[in-house]
Order: sequence, then structure tokens, then C-alpha cells
Amino acid sequence: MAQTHPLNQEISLSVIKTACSNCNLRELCLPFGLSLEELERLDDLVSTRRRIKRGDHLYRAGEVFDAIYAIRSGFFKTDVLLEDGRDQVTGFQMAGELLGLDGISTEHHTCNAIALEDSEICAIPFSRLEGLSREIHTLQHHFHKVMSREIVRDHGVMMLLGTMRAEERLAAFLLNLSQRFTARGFSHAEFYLRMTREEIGSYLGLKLETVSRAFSRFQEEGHIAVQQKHIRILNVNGLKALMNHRASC
Amino acid sequence: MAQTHPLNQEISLSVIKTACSNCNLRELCLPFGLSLEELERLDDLVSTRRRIKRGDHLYRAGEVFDAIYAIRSGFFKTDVLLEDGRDQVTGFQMAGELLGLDGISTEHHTCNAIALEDSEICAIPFSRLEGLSREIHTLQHHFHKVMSREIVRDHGVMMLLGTMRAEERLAAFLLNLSQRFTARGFSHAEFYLRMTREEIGSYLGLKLETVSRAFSRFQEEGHIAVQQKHIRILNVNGLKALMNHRASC
DNA sequence: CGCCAACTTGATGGCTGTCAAGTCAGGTGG
DNA sequence: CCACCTGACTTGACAGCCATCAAGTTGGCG
Repeated sequence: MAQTHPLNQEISLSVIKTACSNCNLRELCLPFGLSLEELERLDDLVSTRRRIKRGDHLYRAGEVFDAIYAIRSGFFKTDVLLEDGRDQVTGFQMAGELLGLDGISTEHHTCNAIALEDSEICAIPFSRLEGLSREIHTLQHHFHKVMSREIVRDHGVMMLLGTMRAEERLAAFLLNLSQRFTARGFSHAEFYLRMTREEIGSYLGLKLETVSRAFSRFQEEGHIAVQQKHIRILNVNGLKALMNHRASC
Repeated sequence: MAQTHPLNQEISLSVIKTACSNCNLRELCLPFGLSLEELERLDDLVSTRRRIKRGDHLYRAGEVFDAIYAIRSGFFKTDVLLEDGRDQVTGFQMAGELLGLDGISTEHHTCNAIALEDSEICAIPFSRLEGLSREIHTLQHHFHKVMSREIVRDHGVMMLLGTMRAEERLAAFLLNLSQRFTARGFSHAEFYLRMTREEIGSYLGLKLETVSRAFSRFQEEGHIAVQQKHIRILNVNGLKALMNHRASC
């Protein structure tokens, strides 16, 4: 029934119609757990797709919210701006993840979503999603889980910002990326960063110089190999040990 | 129809049956926007109430999740523990706010909820809430808003932890508390802290000594009057200016 | 080929953590 | 009722991590 080996790195060219029912990401995304018939009803809803070029906004803080977005391919960041000019990256999102959940609360987006590479998204009109999830229990429950997962993720970031030192934060960041790439069928040990040192620093509550220094240090100690945005993880356990550094102290 | 002046500081003794339909907090809590008939259906669901003594757990990380909790009276903190022993307070919750949303994601609670004073909560079985919100559109939508608001709140905390200095964080914390007390009909300028300096520090990513020093400094500068846990805000604008301190630099 | 953004690396300083000592308030028991 | 005790808090001295400022390097793109 449900495909148990959900992801391939190469996308079959025979897939023309871009719909949830034949999307490679369906096991990571909103359609998780739906029956074939239910999937087709979701397809109707997710008819709008959009390409977003690298550097362009998917939405901006303050804009009226009316849809959430599933990332079909590509890479995004979200950031928040304070009145006084400070800003912070609140997350990096990759294929299969949802964007825009923050907008439900006030019916206006509260952050900016910006593509870090040419990307493709599926727009899901929110009122129609609510309608369908009133009819499809599985969809409703899964959507609630996705929102809850976002809350848990945010708690993890708060933990990171509140209790970890610079190198621990960066180690946690790399391990998190690695794990998410793995879940998408990519190498867990080798990947390209889509974001700048400054964006990483903003996310981790550090300055770009500190991020750069930490990368260099990890390389000196043989945990990773860095060449600009290309990262190879040489010693996963080394990074994990770094992350839990406090345990020994 | 709906009571437009929702909160009184003294609770009428004539209210015996503790149900959403005659709860003083209904405009802050889950019942917001429901009709009388819908309210009664929610009442059936929220039949379980519980008293939690100061210091006791409402739930613990790892326990199976099956209900969310509305705070009827009292004050809670939630905290997360890392494997290596580090922990952090992820939030303080007061009357009318919901606890346990983090548990939906994995069907297990991911944090501890601990009463900071003798409290009373309403347990809301989650599967029944999902059932009812499939039937009552308003309830569904409001619940989504509440979850989304939690995400936005977390982004605010990330901002605070990632970009603000100690005094800015504490100023933001006090202003946030003040605003929430105001919404509940209490004084915006005078309140008792339910939590210790250490808990404040944990929440703000600071050590308790730093919190203490910041309080002293605020007092010296005439922004507040502190006497242990009793806080009087003397100069709201002063605190706001402190919070946006970076603007001038 | 040249420009520019992104990145690396070094030197210095400041904020906040750490360690330590002392104060205060509330609760308990004699 | 008071002395004592304990946890919470305050304050001081010092140190370390990371921010800041600065200069130089790299790589990509027109």
C-alpha cells in the first residue's frame, strides 16, 4: 500500500503532473498516512505551484496570510525583524517542510520567507485545508502533529540559544542538517550549505566570525572538512561529543 | 450576547459549576468566539478538572500524551531536559493559557509542566477535541490560532535569546508579564513574580546573578521597584527604551 | 581580468559567567 | 515568642568567551 521506501535522489522524469499523489515527498509532507482516495482530494486543493528564484521572497512579514506552503524543492530561510532593525533567522526549511504556520495566529505573516536557492513550492489555501481536515480525520491529525513538531523544534532552538556555547551550537546545527538530508535520501556526511556564515550565525545567535572560527577549529580537530559551503563530516561521534561537552565539566 | 468585559479580579461565588460556559477566562481560552450551544458541547468535553499543588508536576517529559490542559487558575513553568543534564525553562504559563501542545507531535510530552503556585487546570482529552473541532469550525480555527500563536511566541523568545543583551532580555520579560497580567484584569504596574531568579535566568539564557544584577540596576535607574518577588514598574517607557537599546548604537 | 561578496584570521575589549561571601526572609521547633 | 536554619537573593572580584574592529584571502561572476 503505502510506499515504504519513499525517496529517490533522482526524480523520475515520467512524473509530469505535479500532485501530492505522485510527489516523492509525500511521506515527509502533509499527505502522510492518507489513502489514495484522500490523496486525490488533497490534490485538488494543492493545485497552485510556484517557482521562487534564489533571493526572492515567498512571503513577507505583514502580508495577509491565506495559505501555507509546502516546499517541493529548494531551500528557504525564515527571518524576523524587530522595530529597532535587529533581525534573526528563525529557521531553515527544506523539501517536504511547511512554511507559513506562523501566519495563522494573526492572519498576517509574522516573518519573511526567502529562497536560498531556486525553489518550487505548493501553495495550500488555508481555509480549504481546514475544510478538508474537518472531513479527513487523518489529515487533521497529521496537520496538528506538524504544527506541534514546529513547537518542539522551536524549544530545541531555545535550548541551543539558551544553554550552549558557540561550538556546541554549530555542532548541533551540522548534525541537524545531516539528519534532515539523510531523511531525504542524500548523503549524511557530505552536503552544500545553502546559507552564508552570517545567516548561520544569525540563526545560532553568533557573529559570522565566530561561526567561521568554529568551522576552522572543527577542521583542525578532524571532525569535518570545510571548503567554503561544501561540508564533509568526518567524525559524527566527535561532533556529538562536542555537542554534549557540558556533560564532562 | 458575549460578555465584552470578560474579567473581574474577584470571582463571583455564585458560580458553582465549573464549566467553560461560565468560566471567567473563556475569552482568553479555548472557548473564544463560540456560540452558547457550541460552548455547552465543549463543556461536556472539559469535564475533568484537577488541582495541582505548588511544586507538583502536571505532566513529565516522556509521559504519554492524551490531553491538553487549560489553566483555570495559578501559574506554571515548562522546562526541557537535555541528556547531559542541562535544562532550560521554555515558558511560564498563566490562567487561560494552554499547556501540552508539544505532546501532539510524538504522542509523548517533550517537557515538564510544573506548578509555581497552587493551581487548577481543565484537562481536555485531545482526540475528543479533534472530534469536536471537526464539527465546530470556529473551535477548529481558534485552536489552530492558538497553536500558531505558540509558534510566534517561540520565535519571539528565539529573537530575545539570539540578539538581546541581559538587560534587554529582562526588560522584555517584565513588559511581557505586565501585558499578560493586564489582559487578565490585574495591575499592569505591580505584581508578584511566581518564579525564582534562577528560573527567570534559565528562561532568558542568563545566570541568576546576572538577573539579580539587572534588577538592581533597573531599580537604581528608577525604572522599577523590586523587593524580592514583588515588582512595581515605575517607568514603562524606560523599560521599553532599554529593550530597544540597540536602536541608538 | 577585475570587482565584490563571502570568508578567514588576528588583536583587543566587554559582557556575562564563575566563584565566593554575605544578607534577607520565611518556616520550624523548642 | 524567639532562635535557628535553609533557600533565595545580593553584591563583589575576576576570568573567559565571544563580539568588535581590522586586514587580508578566496571564489564567483560580469
